[in-house]
Amino acid sequence: MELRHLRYFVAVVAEGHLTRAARRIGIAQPALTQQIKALEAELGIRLFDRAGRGIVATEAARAFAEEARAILARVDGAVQHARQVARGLAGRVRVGFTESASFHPLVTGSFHRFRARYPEVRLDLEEGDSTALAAGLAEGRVDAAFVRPPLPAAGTVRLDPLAAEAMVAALPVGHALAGRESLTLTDLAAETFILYPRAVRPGLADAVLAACEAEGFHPVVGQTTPQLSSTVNFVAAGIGVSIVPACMAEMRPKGVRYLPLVGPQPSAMLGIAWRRGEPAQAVRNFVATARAGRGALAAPPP
Amino acid sequence: MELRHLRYFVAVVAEGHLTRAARRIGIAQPALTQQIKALEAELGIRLFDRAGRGIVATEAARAFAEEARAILARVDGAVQHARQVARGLAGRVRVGFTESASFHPLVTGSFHRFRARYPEVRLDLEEGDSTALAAGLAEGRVDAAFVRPPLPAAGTVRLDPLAAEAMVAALPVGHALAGRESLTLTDLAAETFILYPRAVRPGLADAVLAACEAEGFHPVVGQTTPQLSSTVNFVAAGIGVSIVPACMAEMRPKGVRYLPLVGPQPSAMLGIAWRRGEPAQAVRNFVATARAGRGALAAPPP
DNA sequence: TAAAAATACTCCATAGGTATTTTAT
DNA sequence: ATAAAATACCTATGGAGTATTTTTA
Repeated sequence: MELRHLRYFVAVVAEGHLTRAARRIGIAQPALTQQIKALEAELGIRLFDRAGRGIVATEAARAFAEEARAILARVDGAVQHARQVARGLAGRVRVGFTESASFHPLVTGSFHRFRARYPEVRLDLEEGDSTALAAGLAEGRVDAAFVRPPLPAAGTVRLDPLAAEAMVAALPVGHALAGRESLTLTDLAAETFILYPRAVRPGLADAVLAACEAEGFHPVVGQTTPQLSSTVNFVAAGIGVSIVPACMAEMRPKGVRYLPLVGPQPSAMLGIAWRRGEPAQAVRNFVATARAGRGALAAPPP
Repeated sequence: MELRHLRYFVAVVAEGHLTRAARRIGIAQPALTQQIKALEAELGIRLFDRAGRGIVATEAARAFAEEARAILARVDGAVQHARQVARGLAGRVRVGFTESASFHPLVTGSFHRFRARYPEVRLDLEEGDSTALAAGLAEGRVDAAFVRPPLPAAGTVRLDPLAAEAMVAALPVGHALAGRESLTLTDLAAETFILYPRAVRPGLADAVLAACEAEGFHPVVGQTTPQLSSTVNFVAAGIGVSIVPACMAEMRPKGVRYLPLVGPQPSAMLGIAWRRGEPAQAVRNFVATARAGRGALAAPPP
């Protein structure tokens, strides 16, 4: 059986008349008679009662016609949808992001703009550390990811920096320095730091450590925690101080004060990563949307 | 586009390999290449990335393949269902019945047996008087009907009697005759009758009137009501006596006593009606089921 | 008798086959 | 060097056309 049979059959049921149906389809009547007969033979059932003058659909034919119409409509729909997917106007994009990125306006802005422009594309969001996200990209579990560079080298994954974000000092409210307007990095040389393990957050941890080294001191790390949110909570508990991306200041638990850093300081890079030569248009559209946001917020407010 | 394209395409996506897919389908590889190319041309999108060695389905292809599989499955399902309908194992039968018939065990038994044997056939039930049901049959609104013969003559409607049912007298409990074991028709000659209009219930009304005439009296009709249930209620209210089909004794409101009739008496026929030459197998099956119940309960219990 | 469907036949478009080339691993 | 897909070309099945017959309202 072919779709042709269904198309012809539906036309015949609709017209209730072979000659008229043939005219509508645009073929000759005997050709239509043949195709209908072939369909009946394949189904092994009579579809029409021939009354010499005109034909009448059987009960089975009426049931089959209903399904046939639905099937033809579904074929149309599938074609439309496939075309949409090909143009990146439908489908799904799996986007990963690191914890700190989830607070960044470039990231949330990308989600908003993409959803507004491609409402038929589903965004499957997933939080993870940069290392896991890079692996996810390479293995095809993730299509695009907001990460903190650098990523573990992987030829297939491409990374585009979106912004260099200032970092701020996080101090317990009771701390001696907490009353100041701003700090330099060396002001913190004697403090106990709460940092994140290098294994999962190489980008941020290295930026902080390198900046301290450049100022001539090794920070004392009293505690490491994998989550930035718990880092801030440890600071609130008075266990130490930390340096976090400026956008983290959105998260403002009781007992923490954020102070801008002046002078030499670490900077947190934010980047978007995707597979080089990604064929899915929806993914390319997402990456383009994210990159289009660049510039706009490149420099954090002073 | 034809189902052939979908079948081939699904096979290629499943195998991820043109040569292997061609072998599975049972055609040569170049023929398959051509058909896939034709499909791509018709959809206007690339379905596979050619890497020289092997092919990879695009995002759009994966989306389309999912739909294609569903469509092919649905085609199969539609064929199966049409065959079931043709054999009367699926579909719908619209069955009408008169009020009195709905109490008759031949009728309820038919419904039970049919449902047990043809669980995939929906029974659409509809109550109506014999006149309306006969019209419904002729106009195709009803497929089969349990009625009280005779029906208004209509060449296309056939009727088969199922049972001759005894009728019983219905008296108010306080009535002088209500204490008797049984009655003859002439015992009721002086009573006021509650009957049903001849226009809607010609079968029952005529049977009662004719039997009375045969016994030499014209019954005094004090009240006519279109519903048998209200007839019985009027009897309960002491407004008169009536004669109803024995199966109506199932309906037993306070204040009514049913007495068997001995000697010459009316008899209520029960029949099944359907369109002569009905093509729908499910309807034929229903009528056959109803007729098969005949004999069994032909004579009402004494 | 007229209108509709079926039959008889003819034709050609195209699905599918074989042989071969191209391409990437 | 080899496996897979693409290309070139051929074949023949069957979809569709024209002419005609059959059937019944």
